[in-house]
Amino acid sequence: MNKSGLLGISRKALNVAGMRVTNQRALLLELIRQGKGHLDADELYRRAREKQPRLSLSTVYRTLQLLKKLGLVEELHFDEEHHHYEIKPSTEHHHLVCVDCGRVVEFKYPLARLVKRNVAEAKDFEITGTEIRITGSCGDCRQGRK
Amino acid sequence: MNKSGLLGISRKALNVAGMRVTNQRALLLELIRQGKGHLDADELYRRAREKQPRLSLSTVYRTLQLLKKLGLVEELHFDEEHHHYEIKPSTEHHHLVCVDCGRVVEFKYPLARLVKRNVAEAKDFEITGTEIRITGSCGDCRQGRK
DNA sequence: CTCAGTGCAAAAGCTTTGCATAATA
DNA sequence: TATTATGCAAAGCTTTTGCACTGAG
Repeated sequence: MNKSGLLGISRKALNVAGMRVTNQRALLLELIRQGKGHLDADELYRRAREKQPRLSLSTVYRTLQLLKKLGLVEELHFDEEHHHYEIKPSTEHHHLVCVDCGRVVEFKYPLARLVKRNVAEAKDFEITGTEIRITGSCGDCRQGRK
Repeated sequence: MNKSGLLGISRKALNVAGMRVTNQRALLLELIRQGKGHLDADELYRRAREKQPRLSLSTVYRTLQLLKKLGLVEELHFDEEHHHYEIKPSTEHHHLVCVDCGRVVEFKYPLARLVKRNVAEAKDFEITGTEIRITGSCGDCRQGRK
């Protein structure tokens, strides 16, 4: 197994954060990275069990909380029910969510930076995260028939 | 009771939407309006029962879904757990959420319109809602001590 | 009079927690 | 070896759903 290969980067990230490096955490971090923001806790759990069948859902949740707190992953709110997670992205992008089919379209737009500068200053606010969430209907759903 | 007074506006809104005007719906709409975006389902339920003790939580949820679908109210995501609701505002504003004290600061910024024009067109997306959610620490919390 | 809307109770998620066991540093 | 993290199972919340009854149109 390529434990020291694929998981190397994640292990380093965990060490830097000063937390114990368990196989579960390394795997989860790696999966989140691969998932590119389209994983919720359950999907993450399912994928993780392919590699580590004994890994528990509790561990998934506990790990997500920890990584969130450490600022390594970001929690997104695509739909009302599930949270999705992604490695904190360096390139700013946001999401269009179709309320009919649930499809999520990413788009890049240098918006957050702008808001950060203007609003944060005016309100004496130190920004740690920006999420722009736009909902509506995608072309397919509008045409298909609602 | 000032049913035809205070609730007049809400009743009209319901009629326009072509749905049956029940006392429950009129009351909930009115409360959401008064709540100014700081009500979650449970708080709404509690307040509603002060006026209509027999009103059920199911009705609150069903009504919120309906009003959302009709575009009369908007669902906000201040924290991870609860959704908050507000009458769809005509003037575009968004929220700064302090992760330490939970304070919510509103700010106006003509951003959504910009995004709508640029992104929506490019992606063939019909926008119904835009939410910008910025998290961070407010001045008080940063100074006070974390 | 009809059918949409409601209340109630039960079910269905998703997420958290307690405790004994296993694994890291 | 001393803790910290994990797994399992159970509990906790929020939200949804089925069904018979009520009330708006």
